[in-house]
Amino acid sequence: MTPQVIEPVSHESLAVVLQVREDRLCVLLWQRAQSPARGCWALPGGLLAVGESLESSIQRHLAAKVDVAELAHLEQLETRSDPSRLHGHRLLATAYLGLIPIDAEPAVPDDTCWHPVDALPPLAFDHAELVAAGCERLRSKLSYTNIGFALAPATFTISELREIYRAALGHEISASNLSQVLLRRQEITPTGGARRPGPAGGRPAATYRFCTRTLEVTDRFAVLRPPAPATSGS
Amino acid sequence: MTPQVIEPVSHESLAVVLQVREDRLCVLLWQRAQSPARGCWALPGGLLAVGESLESSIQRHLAAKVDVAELAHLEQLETRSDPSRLHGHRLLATAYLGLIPIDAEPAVPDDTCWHPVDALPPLAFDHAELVAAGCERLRSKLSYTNIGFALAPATFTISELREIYRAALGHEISASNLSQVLLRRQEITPTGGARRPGPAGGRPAATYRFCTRTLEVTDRFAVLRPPAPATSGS
DNA sequence: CCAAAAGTGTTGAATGTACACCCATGG
DNA sequence: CCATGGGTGTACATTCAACACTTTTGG
Repeated sequence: MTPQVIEPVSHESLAVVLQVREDRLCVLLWQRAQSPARGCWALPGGLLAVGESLESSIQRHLAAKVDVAELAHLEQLETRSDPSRLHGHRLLATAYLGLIPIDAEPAVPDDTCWHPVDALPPLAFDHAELVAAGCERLRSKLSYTNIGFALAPATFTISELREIYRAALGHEISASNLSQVLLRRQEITPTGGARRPGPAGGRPAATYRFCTRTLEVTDRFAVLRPPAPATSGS
Repeated sequence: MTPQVIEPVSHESLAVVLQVREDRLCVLLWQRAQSPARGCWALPGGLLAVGESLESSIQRHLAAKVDVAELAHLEQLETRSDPSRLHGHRLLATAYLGLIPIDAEPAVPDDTCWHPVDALPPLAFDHAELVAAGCERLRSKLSYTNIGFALAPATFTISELREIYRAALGHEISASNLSQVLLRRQEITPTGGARRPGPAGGRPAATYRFCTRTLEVTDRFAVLRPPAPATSGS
């Protein structure tokens, strides 16, 4: 309709990196030392380089903040393009969701630290919305995929897994129901091993592991599923 | 790690526009008259202009192909950034999913027409994957949101709605179960009116409409839901 | 032998599919 | 009065939350 100049535009990748720390879901943020938004906290990321995909870009920039080998899962969230998202500066941003297992303890630079998602400091630009979108994506996928593998250690007890789910979902979870659901869906399986009880005693806890450590949908088509195939007798 | 030149890059918006036509889910495609991918079919879209958001961009480009007022729903799908997605040309693409109600009959240019998604011609670049992603998004959301409103006319009988769901999902749906589910979820409501029976007779069909025509999640948290609040025994 | 932690089983509610049955209309 | 399409109700299966009960350890 209205004639408009067409020209290339700068593009950045950002990451909402989540990890459960001290029973709370936390996001990795760094504090801006320079204008704009000086002093505000921001998501890690940076500009897209020539010949680079967005996924490579976010991995490259994340490497400056954490050991990307610790990333158990990475998926694209959404792309923001509001011309005013950076107060007049023109910059598109594609956000990713990254997950780090609870037992990883990546070293981070001085300007970077973890913040509980339910007690965030003032965030730069539209980063607060992106954190919210990342948490929402994680919470949804916890209920219909095996994405818990990306927050959990290699082996764990049901109690430990329950702490992780509780922190990520933000509400209580029954340990017995959790194991029932995840076992029936064949997301987790017993390792055969057990954990020694604590000083207060108690029955030793069996250890489990996720059957696969890549994303799988375990509850597809809750409703409006295809009709059952005629059960061939015999 | 590896030092790389950073510079702006061109960006396009693309749309997977879906409509049920003659009982089949169809996607809007136009045929490329010029190289590259000459003769191949492609998704509508075009380059992002200065000072424009991606959402504005896709609406502007779509306006050249269809009446955007017919679009009942538009949402972002994903952003593709593989440097080789255009055979060496560097161009990012953000894809959108657009839905058009069955009773809209938008005029389209000569180079543009509707193709059933289960019988696609050769598509340019990565457009086939984007069509698949759009269909998958639609099918998933049909089972846990009210997104059917964007494919259905303002009022409809259960039989008509069943045809739409069947075409979109790609499998049979029972009319009685469909109405049961959608009524219980309060997605649809009877209008009070009825449709005259056809020449073969039959009971007049009651007409319904969607309660709201904006996207709402109607089946959130199939599992791992928060504990029931203590019922305050009044 | 008792408290604490873990695991198992049962119950009841909700949801969904399949299917039988009843209703209204045109010929 | 019967065929045809539309609508309602019931039976059954599955899934899940809630909770009681049992098991295994440390003191």
